[in-house]
Amino acid sequence: MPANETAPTLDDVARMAGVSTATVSRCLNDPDKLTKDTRMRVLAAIDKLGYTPNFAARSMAAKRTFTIGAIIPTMENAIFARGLQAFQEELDRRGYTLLVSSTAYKTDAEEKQIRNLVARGADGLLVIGHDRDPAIYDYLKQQRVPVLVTWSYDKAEATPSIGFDNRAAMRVFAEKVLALGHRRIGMISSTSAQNDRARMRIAGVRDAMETHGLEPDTLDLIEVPYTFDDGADAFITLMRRNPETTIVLCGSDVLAVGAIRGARLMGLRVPDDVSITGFDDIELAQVTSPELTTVHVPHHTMGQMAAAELVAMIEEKREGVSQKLATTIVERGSVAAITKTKTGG
Amino acid sequence: MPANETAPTLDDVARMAGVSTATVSRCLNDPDKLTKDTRMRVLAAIDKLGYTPNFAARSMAAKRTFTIGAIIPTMENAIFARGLQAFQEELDRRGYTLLVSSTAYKTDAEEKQIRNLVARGADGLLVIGHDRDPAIYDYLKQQRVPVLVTWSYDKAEATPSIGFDNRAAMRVFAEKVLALGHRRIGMISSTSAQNDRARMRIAGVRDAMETHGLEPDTLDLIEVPYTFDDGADAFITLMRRNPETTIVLCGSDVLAVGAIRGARLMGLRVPDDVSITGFDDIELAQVTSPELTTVHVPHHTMGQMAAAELVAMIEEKREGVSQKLATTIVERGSVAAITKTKTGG
DNA sequence: TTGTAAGCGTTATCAG
DNA sequence: CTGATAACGCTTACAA
Repeated sequence: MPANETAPTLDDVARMAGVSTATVSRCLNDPDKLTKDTRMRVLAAIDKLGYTPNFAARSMAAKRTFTIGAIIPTMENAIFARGLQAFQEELDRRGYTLLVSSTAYKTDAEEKQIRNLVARGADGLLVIGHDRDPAIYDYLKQQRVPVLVTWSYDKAEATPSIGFDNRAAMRVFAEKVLALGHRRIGMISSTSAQNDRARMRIAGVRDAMETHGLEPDTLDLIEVPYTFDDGADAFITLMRRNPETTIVLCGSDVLAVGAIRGARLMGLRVPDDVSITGFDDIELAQVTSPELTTVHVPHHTMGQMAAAELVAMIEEKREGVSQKLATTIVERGSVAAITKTKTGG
Repeated sequence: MPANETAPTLDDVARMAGVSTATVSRCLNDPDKLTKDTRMRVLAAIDKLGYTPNFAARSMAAKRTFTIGAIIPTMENAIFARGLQAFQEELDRRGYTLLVSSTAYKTDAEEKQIRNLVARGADGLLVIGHDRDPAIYDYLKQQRVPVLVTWSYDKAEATPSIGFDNRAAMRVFAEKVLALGHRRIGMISSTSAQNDRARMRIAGVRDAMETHGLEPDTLDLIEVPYTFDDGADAFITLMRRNPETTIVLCGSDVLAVGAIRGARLMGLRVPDDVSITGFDDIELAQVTSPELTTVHVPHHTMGQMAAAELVAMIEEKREGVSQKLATTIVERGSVAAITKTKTGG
């Protein structure tokens, strides 16, 4: 009975199979280069020993890890879950492993995490949105690590992105809402500093207001973090200081669900007393009552395309090419049309 | 302008600082062993070069990665988010990094993921629940990788666990419900095969029924995956085949929220027409209307204690010691008492 | 087709 | 306190 059992190495396999370590290595990485016979022998040894290649040694020798890092703002809610899931599945299909890291929306934590992923040998990086210290992009360029931005599309940016036009998406949505007669508009957004997605969505609402002859500054905006509670609190604050508000546009479904809860706490009926909208169209949008009218984001396609593009950037050693995806409006029941002027109380 | 810039190494730093690589290494791992003067010189070089230690090389040489792997059933909903967040924070505090991997509830994918984490040099592993192929535990023991089970506590199991008694928690909860007069009980559970938590919760309900003189077999049970939609569908199936059901106990908040949606789709009022309960007490439990009566799980404490214990197992090279945490019942509004016999329609 | 051997970037032991 | 130098486990020219 071996008292000091330790993980078997290439060497052990080689010895057992009666071949050199190079052959075992080839058997793993380039099986076709071996005789069927030796291949079988090696495979048998591997199996018998329960050998698993040592990742660190492998990546050090090959200078490749087949690992891709993703940094997301939060894992706490499902906003990024579906897209990331699709990203991961596509990566898997292409032989890559995903390493996720979340910043908890602390933008200054991002740099540290990025360096960590690079130190761990990530072959490429996926990040959410464009906004970040330029030094980070410089560092990545110097390290020759490809980056792809997602959840946002902006051809003006230097970093390639696969996502959607947050501003246009929100503008179209807001225009539809305005066409329904709403004039007293409130908005709950995630903190917009260091968050181009949030900023663009706000800008989109203002664009629409302007188009409809409303002064963009009359938008009653409140910025908060990203939880249900934040949404509920913000909603209450908003309605208290501006009771004649007829609709509250939220920067995300999570905030919107929170807002609906806030309305319930205040005894307001949605959408009879006040309309509420979301953004993202995550599963959650369908569990509230009423269900959420929101902007549908093509999470799955986005994740899949991002994976394909990032892998291509790595393997073909080329610049990434940006892609703009379309969003759609999903009407569900949290929005009512305005027929006559409503007076606050 | 350096045309072929590549990541700086220990060697580069050493050269620039005019010291040996050993000194640079010490500066990173054992700064006190250096003169203040040399330390400053090295630090300056590190800073100037923007040096980051290579993870693979480091873990190969040190045979330690300060990385801990966690395998969770899903990232798609928030069930594990809070606990994992706390786990991660505590790990961080102790100088470890967390690597998460999700199986999407495909239990046969778990072994592959575990091997992967081990190959990546995880110093320890956190897994959810006890149920898995014994071969996995053997493998881990042979590889000398400490494992800790969480989300479940069972002193009868060989693997140490920090969690709660799923069966007892559910029994106590069900007893309370029965005391309210409910006799026609339905239950929606996650698939219980390979999932001791789900199985124990079901058993807990049956225990309570027995105590109250009900035949445990009359429990109308339906097992489904884990999404909102699964919960909604299951609820509808349940109520159709057994319209006189007065309460539906769900194995998780996610399923319960789905069930509430199912009730809404069927035009049933909760809790007037039918009561619905959850399990976990995640944030979601407070966004539905009515809010969910559920079993509160001490996610945060659990994650924190698990991190502390696992790190101790690694650093002190000792067996883990199990801990049972308490759960509590949170009454919110989705449960009503039964006053008279209700007849299905 | 297979083997030999030189790295890959650290850490750690042992001298000095 | 600091410096050589031998691992660590694998990949990959280069030879045979």
